[in-house]
Amino acid sequence: MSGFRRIPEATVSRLPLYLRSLLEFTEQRVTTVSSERLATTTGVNAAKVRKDLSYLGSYGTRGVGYDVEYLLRRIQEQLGLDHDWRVAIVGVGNLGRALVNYRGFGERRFSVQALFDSDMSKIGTELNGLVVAGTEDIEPTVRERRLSIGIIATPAASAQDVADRLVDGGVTGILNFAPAVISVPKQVRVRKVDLSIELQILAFYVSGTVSDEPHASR
Amino acid sequence: MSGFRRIPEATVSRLPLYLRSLLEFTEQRVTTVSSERLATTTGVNAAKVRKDLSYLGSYGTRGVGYDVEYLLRRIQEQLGLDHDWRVAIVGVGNLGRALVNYRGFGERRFSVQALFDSDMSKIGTELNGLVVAGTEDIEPTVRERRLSIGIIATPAASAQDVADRLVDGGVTGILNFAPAVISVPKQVRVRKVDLSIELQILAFYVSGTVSDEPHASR
DNA sequence: CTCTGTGAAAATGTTCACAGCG
DNA sequence: CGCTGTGAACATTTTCACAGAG
Repeated sequence: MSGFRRIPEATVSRLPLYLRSLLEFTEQRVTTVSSERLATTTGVNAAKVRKDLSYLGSYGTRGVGYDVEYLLRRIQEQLGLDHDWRVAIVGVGNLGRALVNYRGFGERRFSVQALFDSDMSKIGTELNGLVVAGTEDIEPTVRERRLSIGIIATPAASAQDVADRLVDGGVTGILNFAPAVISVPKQVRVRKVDLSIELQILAFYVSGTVSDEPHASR
Repeated sequence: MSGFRRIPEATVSRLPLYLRSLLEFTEQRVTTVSSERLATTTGVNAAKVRKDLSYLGSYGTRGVGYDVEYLLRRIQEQLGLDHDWRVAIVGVGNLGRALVNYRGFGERRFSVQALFDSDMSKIGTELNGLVVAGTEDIEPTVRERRLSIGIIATPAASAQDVADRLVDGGVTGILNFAPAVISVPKQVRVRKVDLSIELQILAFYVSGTVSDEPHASR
């Protein structure tokens, strides 16, 4: 079965997981993989793996499994990782600097092309071969250098202003690490990551002493 | 009124959002807040806010709203943030260092008490008043200092070894930033954060919204 | 005989809409 | 009145279980 299908959100959020495992299998020269195997390496259960992959089309072979190389290609395609993404990072404090140096981005197809900060003492300094510019340069730079994704790693107070500048410059996606809700035109996609929220959620489940959900055994 | 607390996962993951807004309202000396107001400050819709809060008990006043101070207390209680959490961070590379200095943790009740790394050149150095120890010290230190949460900010390859040591030392929760699936006894809770996965998910949605090619090279 | 693909059932999560409390 | 609390409708996601392709 093929054709265009709407891939459920829950499935989309797991595709990068499968992708990572498939890359590992490629390195290990594994050419074929079963849903069961993919399940153990990703921590997702096998039925879910099959259901997820079925949304991309019927790419498996019954009695055998999935062709690693082929499936890898299909997922990269779906995620839009068959071409590079030019990224701007705003805020080069602790987190911003970590992101600039994060190998995980470059390993995929994300290329950090510009850095911005409002702190005069940081403007003009060099990080990983990039000179930090002032936030007033965001809009023109994003436009001229055709950056399509902006990462906000500033304090909450400046997040909206930064988002506005990124949007004015023409980004179509924003990854927001600032603990603040930002509003953008609906054609711009925003994803939020909040490190302290994750810890708080963890605290809830750890407090709960008794748990029922099976996690993983060893 | 609530029976006994089986708070849905989806609700739990939004409690920290409400908490943050309530803290802001407290600072602004706002004493009462409606679900509508909480909705706009958190980006969650009002019906959902009410439903979520109803799982904690009927703490609102009809015709008025919620008492900020009181609701704040109840949510902190639920999240287990009415006492301090002693945290260990393993891996003081870019991300680890950012986490050590991250104000968002301390502002809540998370206190980073120990740092570990396997890199000899980092062991013995001081970061934020803490001396970095070797990973072989994880188990005894976690045990002696009664640390209950471990944050893994190492490369994927060492994540399982680190997790084992943390578990042996007695942590009950792990926040894993390494791009790897780790397995732990079921009484230990794990949450995963993967920065590059978030960017990939964003890429999917941004790819979908193209009218013409997104700003991307090649 | 193995492992995918998928309907159908079950579980979870979201939204609606309004009764009823303050 | 205004705004919460909540059943009930709706939507999405997960899990089950097995037909059928290779």
